[in-house]
Amino acid sequence: MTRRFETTEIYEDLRVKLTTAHFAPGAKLKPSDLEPLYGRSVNTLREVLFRLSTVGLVRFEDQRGFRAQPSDPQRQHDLTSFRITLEQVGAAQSMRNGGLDWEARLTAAHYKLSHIENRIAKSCDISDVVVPWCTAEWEFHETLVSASDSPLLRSTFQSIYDQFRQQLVTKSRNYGYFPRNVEEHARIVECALAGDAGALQQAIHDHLSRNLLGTQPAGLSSAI
Amino acid sequence: MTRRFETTEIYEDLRVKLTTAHFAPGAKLKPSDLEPLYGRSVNTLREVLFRLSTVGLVRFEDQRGFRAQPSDPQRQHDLTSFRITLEQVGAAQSMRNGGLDWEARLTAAHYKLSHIENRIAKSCDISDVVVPWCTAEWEFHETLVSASDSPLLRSTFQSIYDQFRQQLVTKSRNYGYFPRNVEEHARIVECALAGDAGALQQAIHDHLSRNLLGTQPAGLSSAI
DNA sequence: AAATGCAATAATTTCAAAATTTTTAATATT
DNA sequence: AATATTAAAAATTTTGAAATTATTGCATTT
Repeated sequence: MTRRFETTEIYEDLRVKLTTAHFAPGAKLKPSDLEPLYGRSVNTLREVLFRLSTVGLVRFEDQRGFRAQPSDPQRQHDLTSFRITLEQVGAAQSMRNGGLDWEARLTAAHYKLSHIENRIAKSCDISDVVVPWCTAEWEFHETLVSASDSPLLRSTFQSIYDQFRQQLVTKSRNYGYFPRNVEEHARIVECALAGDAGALQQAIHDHLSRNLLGTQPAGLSSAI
Repeated sequence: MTRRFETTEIYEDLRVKLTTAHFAPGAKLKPSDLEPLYGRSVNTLREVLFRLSTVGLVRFEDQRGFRAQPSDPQRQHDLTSFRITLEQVGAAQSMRNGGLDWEARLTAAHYKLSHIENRIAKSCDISDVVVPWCTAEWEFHETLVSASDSPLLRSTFQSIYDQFRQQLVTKSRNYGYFPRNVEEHARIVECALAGDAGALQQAIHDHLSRNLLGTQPAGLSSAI
């Protein structure tokens, strides 16, 4: 017999599943299917799904219920473009406001991320460290914008980052890992610590631009 | 006996009320209080409130329910700052992408808005035209960013604009109307039609900066 | 007067079932 | 084989009540 999950546990479990390709893009999320898994009624599950829709991980339509967000090149372009905008603004504000503390936190976050990414580079296999890598990736980018004095920008950035990752994290795409990440992350930190605003903007753009439409050379994909 | 409203009607009615100071900032939104008004059960009303929380007009807390967003100087600063960012980026993208069609639509929107604002200036009384003025104000700013190719940026802008207006629209603040609006809106259009990106960014900033902390001269308030 | 404890009340969350709407499958017709 | 119709099944939404949790008010103690 299924145990009963608390609604906060259900939320977190679904959030993780929605950002790790557990559901196919556009998949129906039927409360009646989730009921046996979580031991709660369809109404309670609807409420959880509504909460997930507040951060954009789920799409709701009147009389048709809930779906995982669809995945298509236009949406990915849009998410990438908007993420670049938010990250550039947040990083610029952080660089102005953050001081030594921010630089230290960014250095630490990058140290952790690069350690994992170098290990991946050596073993040529991400599957054993997907979860710590995803965590370190988020922490790095989150720290980059953390000294922005705009809570709204930071929370919107988190939502867009999650949706971006939701698009990218599939087995067929090596979970969004890409060998050039190592040098691109290093470049971002270099520019940030040098206080070079223009170069930082460019480094952020260069890091993400492979996910924009119209920029990929023929024959290349996001992950090999 | 109260008639029963459709959930979409309830959503729209509450959305309008939340952006026209019908509820005090931070006011509890108890489904049991709304039940007699809309003739629906508390569960249905909870669902509507969750939908309103997806666009940031309502704040939800576990075990404590729903509230109108609070109002304080920091939050208003944050909303203003983020709105400036989104509007500047959206306007820049629109100027690049929009062509004559966009310029025509912006001109038309401005014509309508300035007509109403000039009438307000003459009568010195906004109360009779609050609703058409609010509509025209939204349409003007929405058109400004409408040729952005980022649906995410546009939908986020709408949400932030609504929350911004939610903060600003109070009787004590003349519904957010300010006499310099007339010239500031004109300036925005002038810069947009001139294709002057830098000046457009500045004009947008100048239009909204009175709502930022630390910029108001002593003794001045947002609305007189 | 202030602090504490606790019962009562209020509010929120969850439920199983009913009502409503959409989707699917079967059948008939062309 | 394709299309249209319709009934059945499936899915979603809504309900009123029960269960759970938070808040309030009152009594007692210091």
